[in-house]
Amino acid sequence: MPKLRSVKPSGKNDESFFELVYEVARQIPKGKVTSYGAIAACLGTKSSARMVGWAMNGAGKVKPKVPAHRVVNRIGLLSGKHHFSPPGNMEKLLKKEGIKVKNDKIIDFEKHFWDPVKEVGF
DNA sequence: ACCATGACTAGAA
DNA sequence: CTTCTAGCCATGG
Repeated sequence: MPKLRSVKPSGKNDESFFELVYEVARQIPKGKVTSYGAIAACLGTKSSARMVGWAMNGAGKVKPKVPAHRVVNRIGLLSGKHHFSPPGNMEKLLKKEGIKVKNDKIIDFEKHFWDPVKEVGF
C-alpha cells in the first residue's frame, strides 16, 4: 500500500506530474467542473486519466489546496467523494458553488464543464 | 527491472 | 440495460 506520506515522488523534485495536475485543477473557475481525462489531455498525457485521479489523492495535502471537488469523471459522477474527509463534503461544496448535484451526480454536467485544454492549453 | 495499485475511459460481450 | 476486458501511465515497494 502506498505510504501517502508526501505527495512528491522523492521530495527532491518540486515539480512532478502531480504538480501539473494540481496546477491545472487550480485553474478551474468557481462553479465549473472538469473531467480527469480533460486534465490529462491538457497535460499531454491524454490517456492517463488514472494518473490525474490518483494525483488528486493528495489534493487536500498540497498547498495551496486543490479544488478536487470540481474534478469528476467523464459523466459528471462524483467518483471521488469517498476520498473526502467527510464523504458528502464534495457534493456540499459543489452545491455551494451553484452546481446542482443529485445522487452523487452533477446535473447539467456539460453545462458546467470547463475544458482546461481550451482555457489553459498546455 | 518487475509487479501491484489507482478518484479513468472506451469498447465489447 | 449491466458487466467485463483491456489499455492507459506514473509512483512505490
